[in-house]
Amino acid sequence: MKKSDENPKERIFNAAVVLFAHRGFAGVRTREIAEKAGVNIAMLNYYFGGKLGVLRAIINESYEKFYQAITDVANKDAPREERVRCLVKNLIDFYRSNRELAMVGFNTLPIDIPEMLDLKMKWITEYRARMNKFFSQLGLDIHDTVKMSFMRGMVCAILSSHFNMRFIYEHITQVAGGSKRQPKKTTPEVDLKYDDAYYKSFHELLSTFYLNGLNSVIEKG
Amino acid sequence: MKKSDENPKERIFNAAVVLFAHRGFAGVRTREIAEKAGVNIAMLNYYFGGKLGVLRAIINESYEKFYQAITDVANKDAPREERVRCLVKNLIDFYRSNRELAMVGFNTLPIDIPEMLDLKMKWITEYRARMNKFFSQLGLDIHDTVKMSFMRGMVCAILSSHFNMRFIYEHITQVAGGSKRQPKKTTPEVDLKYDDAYYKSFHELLSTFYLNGLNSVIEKG
Amino acid sequence: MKKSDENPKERIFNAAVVLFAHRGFAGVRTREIAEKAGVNIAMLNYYFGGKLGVLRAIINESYEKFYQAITDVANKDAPREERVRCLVKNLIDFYRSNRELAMVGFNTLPIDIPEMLDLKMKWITEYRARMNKFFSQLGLDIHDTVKMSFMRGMVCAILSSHFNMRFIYEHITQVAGGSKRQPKKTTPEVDLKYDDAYYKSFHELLSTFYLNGLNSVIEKG
Amino acid sequence: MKKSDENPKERIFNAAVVLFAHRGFAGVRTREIAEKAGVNIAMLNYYFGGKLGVLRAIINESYEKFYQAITDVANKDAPREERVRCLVKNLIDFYRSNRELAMVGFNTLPIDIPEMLDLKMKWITEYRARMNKFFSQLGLDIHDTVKMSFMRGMVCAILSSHFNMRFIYEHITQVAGGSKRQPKKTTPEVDLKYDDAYYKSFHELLSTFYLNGLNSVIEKG
DNA sequence: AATGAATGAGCATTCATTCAT
DNA sequence: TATGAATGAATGCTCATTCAT
Repeated sequence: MKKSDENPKERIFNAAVVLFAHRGFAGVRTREIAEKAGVNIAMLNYYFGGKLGVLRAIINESYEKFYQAITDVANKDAPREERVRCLVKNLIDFYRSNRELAMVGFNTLPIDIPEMLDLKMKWITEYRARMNKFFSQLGLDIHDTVKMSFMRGMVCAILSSHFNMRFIYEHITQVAGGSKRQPKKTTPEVDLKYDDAYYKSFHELLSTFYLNGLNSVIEKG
Repeated sequence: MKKSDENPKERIFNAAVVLFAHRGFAGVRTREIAEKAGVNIAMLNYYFGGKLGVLRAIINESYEKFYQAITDVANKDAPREERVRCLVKNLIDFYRSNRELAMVGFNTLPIDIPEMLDLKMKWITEYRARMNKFFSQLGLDIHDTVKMSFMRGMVCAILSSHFNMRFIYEHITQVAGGSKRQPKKTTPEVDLKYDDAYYKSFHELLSTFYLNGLNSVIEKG
Repeated sequence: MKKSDENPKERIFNAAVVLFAHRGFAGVRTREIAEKAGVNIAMLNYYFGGKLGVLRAIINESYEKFYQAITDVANKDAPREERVRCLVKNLIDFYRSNRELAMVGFNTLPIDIPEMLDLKMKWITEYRARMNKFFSQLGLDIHDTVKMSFMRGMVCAILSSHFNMRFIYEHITQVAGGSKRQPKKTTPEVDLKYDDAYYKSFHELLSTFYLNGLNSVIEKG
Repeated sequence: MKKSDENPKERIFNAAVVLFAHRGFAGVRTREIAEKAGVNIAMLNYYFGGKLGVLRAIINESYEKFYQAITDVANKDAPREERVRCLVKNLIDFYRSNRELAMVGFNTLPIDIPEMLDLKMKWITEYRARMNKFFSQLGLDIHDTVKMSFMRGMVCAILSSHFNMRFIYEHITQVAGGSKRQPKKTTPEVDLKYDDAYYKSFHELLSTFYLNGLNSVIEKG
C-alpha cells in the first residue's frame, strides 16, 4: 500500500507494530503485514527470518526506547518533586511517541518459546534494577521489598493503563466506524481530545497524585 | 484431561479462560480447549456455538463480576477514606479470585467483529457511569472531565497493572521452568510471595497512596 | 478422483505409492496425493501425520512383503538348485505384484532424517542376516565375507535392476504418450510384452544363469 | 564454500552432482547448490539456464562416460572370456570413478518434461544397440529377443545394483553419524573396505559368475 | 449428548527465478 | 561476470467447524 520513503525493512517493522498492537501477534497474518508494508511476503522472511523475528525486533526496540525514557530522570541530587515530575514527563513523552510500539512490546502475551521468554525476562530484570536504584535515591528503604515492589509497579501502571485504555477505546470507536452509533452519554461528559493541552493537565495531575502518594507511602511505617 | 465434577460446559469455559489468559484468543486452538476440558471438540460448538461464543461468555462473566466488585463500596454517606478503602479491598479481592478471568475479559484485544466491539463498548460505558457517580459522591466535580477521567482510570490502572505484571512474571518463570536460571539479583530483594499477608500490606499501601493522591487532586485547582 | 471401495487411508497409501514411484518423494506434492486418492488434503495429516508418515508406512510395508518373499525358500535340506529356483520365483512374484511399492521402498533416496535412516538401516541389517543364513546353508563359507557380500548383493541386484529398467522404460513411453514417436529400431527387435509367458522364460534364464554363476563362485578358490 | 581451482561453472556442476545423488533432483534447492559451489545463486541460471539445465548437463555427461566404458571391450575377435572380463573391468572402473555422476544420470526419476524424457530415451536406445551388437558377436542369437534382453539387462544390473547398495549404505552410516550405533552384527562379518584389493576380488568373482551364467544361457535351448 | 471422520479455507514459509546495479 | 534484493507461485500443514452416526 504505502511505499513511503522508508526502506522495505523499516516498512515491514512499522506495519507489524501497528497490526500486532491492534490484533495481537497470533491474530495477524504475515500476508497482511506484507500488504500493509507494500512489500512481497517473502521479504518478511528475508529480512526478519519469519513472523517471530519481527516480534523479536519490536520487543527489543520497545524496551530499549523505554529504558532511555527512565534513564534520564534529572540530576540524582535534585529534589524529590523535580525527579518525579521529570520521570512522569519522560514516560508520558515516551508513550505518546511510541503508542503502538509500547503496546506490542509490553502487552504481547509471552509466546511460549524459550528464546522469547528469556528476552522478556532480561528486560524485566533490568527494569527492576533501575527502578530500585531510582526509589532508593528518593529515600525509599531498599530493603523494604514490599514497598519497593509497590512503587516500582506504580510507575508504569498508571501510564501503561491510561494508554492501554485510551488505545482500546479509540480502537473500538475507529474500527466500529460508521456502523457504530455514539455510545449513549450517561453523564454530561464530552469526548476528550488527547492533545498537548490534555497531556499538560495530565502531567500536572499525575505528578501531583503520584508525589503525594509516594510521600505518604515513604512516611508511613 | 481433567474430568472433574463440573459439567462439560463449565469445563470448556474454565479451560478456555486459562488458555486465553496465557496465549491470547487467536493463539489458542479449539482442539486444545477441548483436550484440556476433556471433552470432544464438537461439544465446544454444541454448547457455545464456536470459539467466539466461548470468548463472549468469558467477557460477559468477567465484567459482571467486576461490576459486582465496584457496586458495593460502602454506604454513600460514609467518609471518603472508608469508601476508598472499601473500593480498593473489593478490587483486590476480585482480582485475586478471578485472575485469569480478568486477564481475558479486560486484555483480549478487541476482535474486529462488530458484535464483540459492541459488547466491550457496552461494558466500558457502564463502567464510566458508575465511577463518575462514585467520584462525584466523593466530592470531585462531575463537570471537570479531565480530572474525572484521570481518577476513573487510576482506579483499575493500579490494580490491573499489578496483576498484569504479576501474571506475566509468573507465566514466564513457570513456563520457562527448569531451563531458566533465576534472574540475577542486582538488589537485596527476595522473591515476593503473593499471599494473604502480602495483600494486606498491599491494601494498606494502595489505600494510603490512592487516598493521598486523590485528596491532592481534589484540592488542587 | 477414484473413490473405489477402499477406505480413505488405503486410498491415500496407494495413491502415494504410485506417485512416489514415478516422481520421487520430494517431487510429489501432498495435494496431488490427496487428489489422486479422492480425499481432502487434511486427511493425509489426519491418518499419517504428514507426507513423511506416508513414506514411513510405505517403506515398512515394502520391506515386510520383501522379507516374506525371501523367507519361504523351500525346505532347508532341499538340493541347491531347488532352493535357488524357489528364491528366484518368490522374488519374481514379489516384484511383479508389488512393482511400485518396491520402487518406493528400495529406491527412495534416504531422507536425511534420523528416524528414516534408522528405518532403512534396520531393514538392511535384517536382509543381510537372512541372506547370510541362506547362502551358508547352500555351502558358501560364512567367513568368506567378500563372496558372501557378493552373492548377497547379486540376489536382488538382478531382479531390482530388471524391474527398475522396465519401470523406467514403461514410464518414459507412457508419460511421453502421443507426443513421443516410437524409438527408432536399430535392431530387429520387437517390444517385449512382460506377461506370464515372458516371466516363465525369465525365471528359467535367471535360475540357470544364477545357479551356474553361484556354482562357479562356490567352487572357485 | 569450497573455492577450489575449478571455474564457477564446473564448481556448480560438481556440487549439483553430489547433492542430486544424495537427495534426488527435487529434493535439492538451488540455493544449496550455489552455496556448496561457493557462487551466487544467479550464476546457476546464468551458466545453465536453471536447475533443469544443470540436470541435463549431468545426464549427458554420465551417459557419455558410460558409453565410452562399454565401447572399448577388446578386439571383437578376442575370445569370449577376454571380452567379458574386459567389459566387466571397464564398467567397474567407470562406476568407481564416477559414482555420484552415475547415480544421478541413471537413477534420477524421469522428470515429466518431454525434453528430459527424449534425452533418456535417446541414451537407452543407443545402449540397446551397442549391447545387442556385443552379445551377437559373442554368439547370442540376435533374434532371440528374450535372451538378448535378459543378458543386456544383466550387464549393468549387477554393477549398478552393487554401487547403488554401497552408496545407500555409506550414505546412511555417514549421515546418521555419531548418533547411530553400529548395526548389531548377527554374523561374524567385518565391514568391508571398498579398496583396490576388494575390487580385484570383485572383478574376479563377477567375471567368473557372469561368464558361467552367460555360457549356460547361450548353450541352453 | 457425544463421537471421530471429514471439509475447505487459510496459515507461515520456501521455492526457482529475475532484475537492477 | 557477479551480486543480493525482489518476486509470486507454490508447499506442507493447520484451523474452526460440520456431519453422519
